[in-house]
Amino acid sequence: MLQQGIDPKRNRLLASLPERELEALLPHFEAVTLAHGDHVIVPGVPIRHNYFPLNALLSLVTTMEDGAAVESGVIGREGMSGIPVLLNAEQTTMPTFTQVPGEALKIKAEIVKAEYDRRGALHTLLNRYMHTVVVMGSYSTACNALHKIELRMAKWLLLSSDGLGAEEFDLTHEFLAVMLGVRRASVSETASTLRNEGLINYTRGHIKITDRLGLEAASCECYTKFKDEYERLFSG
Amino acid sequence: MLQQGIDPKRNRLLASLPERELEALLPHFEAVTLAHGDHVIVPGVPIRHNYFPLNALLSLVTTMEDGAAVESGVIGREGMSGIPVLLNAEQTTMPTFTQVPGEALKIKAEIVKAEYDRRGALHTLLNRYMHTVVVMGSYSTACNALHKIELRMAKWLLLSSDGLGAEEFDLTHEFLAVMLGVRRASVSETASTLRNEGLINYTRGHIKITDRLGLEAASCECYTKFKDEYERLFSG
DNA sequence: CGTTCACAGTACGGCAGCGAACAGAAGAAC
DNA sequence: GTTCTTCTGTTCGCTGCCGTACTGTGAACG
Repeated sequence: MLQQGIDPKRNRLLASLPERELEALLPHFEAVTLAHGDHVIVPGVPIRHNYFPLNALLSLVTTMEDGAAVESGVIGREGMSGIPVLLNAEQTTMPTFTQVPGEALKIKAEIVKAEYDRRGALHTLLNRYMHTVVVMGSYSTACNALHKIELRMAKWLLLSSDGLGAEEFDLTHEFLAVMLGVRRASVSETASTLRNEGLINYTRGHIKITDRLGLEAASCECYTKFKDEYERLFSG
Repeated sequence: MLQQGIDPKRNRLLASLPERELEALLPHFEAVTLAHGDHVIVPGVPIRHNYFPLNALLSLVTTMEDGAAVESGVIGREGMSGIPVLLNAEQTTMPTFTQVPGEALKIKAEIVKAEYDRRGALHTLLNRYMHTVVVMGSYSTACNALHKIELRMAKWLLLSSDGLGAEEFDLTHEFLAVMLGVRRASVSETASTLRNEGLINYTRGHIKITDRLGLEAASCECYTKFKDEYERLFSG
């Protein structure tokens, strides 16, 4: 049973479930604290659990043979890890790990799958979530091909902030560089620019959004697109 | 009923279905010839039909507000258009249109959905197909961020060739530029390089792979990754 | 309290790809 | 055939980002 003081509705997917269905799941949840770098999915290892972040942020990262890497997806309080288990794929090729530490609800994959297969509200919700994931993947593909670093960085910070439900969080330039698929030096330069514009502030390993509207203006249209997708997901 | 002379098994998804299930679907198929640019999905318009390409190639293209565009997915004989209908999304934001003309099997979306919901072989197959689509989307995201034009172009030509089941097809530099999200001039330069290396040949609006192995060597690792994903999909 | 280390600032040459433009050449239309 | 359109070849300056490398600094730890 879930520990006291943990509110599962901090996860927006769970918050969207009808009370009954949520209660049916509650006994199976375990609240866990994820540290930076903790893997919840390891390539080639069967996925045994799904995670619903409460205030942690998970990253899906694609790594090339030469070691170059880019984030290809992010899972915050609006999402759930382990989509492949819904799609008859017990494992996958990309790792999912904790980008920003925090809490998440852990649950056995077979329980989620069974409930999903019952075709209740969770079925519809996760289907729409998967659709959102696909759409966002398409935008990311385009965004990476077309948009400049500064725009993408602003977008990334905003999305992470939304996914975390916080205006500041721990993050180094080094890791942000991996997320964006650029050099660490490029991140330092760009971050410095954004700071000079008064949009963000940061110190060693910690970053804070100081002017959210300004940052939105400095980001690419993709941020709004992403946000609209999520609103659609949770509005109907 | 399906016209004579049309072999539905040219589509690899359909070919993977057990005889019985395929036969149940056959009466509902209509063979259509798709011309370049024909839209099978229009943003904001409910998706009424799914298409299984036989020797046509469909493209999913993401377009930005300033008109810049990139291909974010491709559907050949290994796939099916209209995934959103399986995910409780009756419409989507990205168009799907014919990139390389040819034939496809058209079928009412509610029939596919109903058969999918029966949880027979089609259910499993399309689930795994969706998983493949998600994985490939992730690779595309990374590929666009990290790889140079020449590599991506080689990859695109090989994938298209596979999707079509042909070593040559109609395609202008202009359209290839949209697919890759680069200038038309960049395509001309890169294509010229590949031609000088003896890997491809082309004339106005027509392109031919002349040295497949060489082209594979000139492409990024993503091509092999994509191909492996498909093999996994169809191997069992 | 000084050493160490992780993180951030900055610099420099190099080049891939961009934007814009113009010219030639193969087909299509007349 | 002659015109018109579409497709391809190519050039020029420009800039964003890279690879690499060195320096500076806050924080943790001995």
